[in-house]
Amino acid sequence: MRRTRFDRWPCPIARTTDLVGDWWTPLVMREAFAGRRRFEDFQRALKVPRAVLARRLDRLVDEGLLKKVSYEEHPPRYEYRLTDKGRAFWDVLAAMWRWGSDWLWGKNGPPVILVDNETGREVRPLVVDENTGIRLTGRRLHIGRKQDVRPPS
Amino acid sequence: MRRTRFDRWPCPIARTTDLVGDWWTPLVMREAFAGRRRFEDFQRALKVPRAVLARRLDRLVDEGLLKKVSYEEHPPRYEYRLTDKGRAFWDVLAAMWRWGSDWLWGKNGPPVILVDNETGREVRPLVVDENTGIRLTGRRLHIGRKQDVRPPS
DNA sequence: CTCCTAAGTTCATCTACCGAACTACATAGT
DNA sequence: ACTATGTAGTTCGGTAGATGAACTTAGGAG
Repeated sequence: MRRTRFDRWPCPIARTTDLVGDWWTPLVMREAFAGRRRFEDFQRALKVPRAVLARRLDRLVDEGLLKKVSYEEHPPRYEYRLTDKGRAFWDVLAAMWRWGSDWLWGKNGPPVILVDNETGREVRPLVVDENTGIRLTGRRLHIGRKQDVRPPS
Repeated sequence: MRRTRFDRWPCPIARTTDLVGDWWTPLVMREAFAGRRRFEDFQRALKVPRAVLARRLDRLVDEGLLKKVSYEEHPPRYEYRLTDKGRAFWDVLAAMWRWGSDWLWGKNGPPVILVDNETGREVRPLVVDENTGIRLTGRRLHIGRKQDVRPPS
């Protein structure tokens, strides 16, 4: 039996889970943000089984997070580059980064941090409400049907 | 062969992937935030295979995102409640929500939205830098070793 | 002619997910 | 006493997907 698919469920978390729930996929995206583009780069960096990597890259291209770009004619070779949709996915990785840093390490935290290229300072991702700038908490929120909510101002 | 584990990798994204990469797990957490506490509640809401749900709940308890609380003595019954660590995980789901809403639907967006319990308004999660309040983008960042970065101010 | 790189594919093995059925324990009804 | 219902799982046969290793295809370098 096929693993239950969430990609047509009417919930953004479910559909996103269908992607990040594929083993290795968030790490492939992490490597894409780290500048990797070629099959062998991804494979060497992650030690991911080659068959799995091929399937993940294919899917990420299908879903539009990566695009396949030719970089050589003879023999034909392609590399994988982030699209706008793929770059937007950074937010999800950043939230995972922050939560993992805060909760999956001992008191010293992880040995790596996110650094701003321009200022050289550490960056700490935080999830806020776009309108109010206030930090989100699950307790203050619920999931509602769109038509039940009054439009913003 | 066991599926490659990421939970000891020295990267917060990898360790978090080890959790969210378990099929169904983000949806179980979504339901926890929606107020579900009991096995049957989760099972009915998600239609998840019971054996899988049992394993996911066990793992989430092991990892400290949920805690098992007795609510009845005869017969012994337990419910699953969010811990602080579990509540903090909301940020990850919120980022998934936002990206899924923005990129996995047609022009009308998903039929559901996040609503603030107090104001009744829609909430749109956004990932920013905690220090500067500026929206994050993957392009401006890199991953660095902690000791290479000058401390903040 | 042999070795090397790149980007995969193929293969056998094993894990984990699938739906359905079953168990265990208590209560309520007839 | 027997049956039905509710809750929280466990067990089971079948199958999709992950794993590591070897293989393929195409070209370039020594």
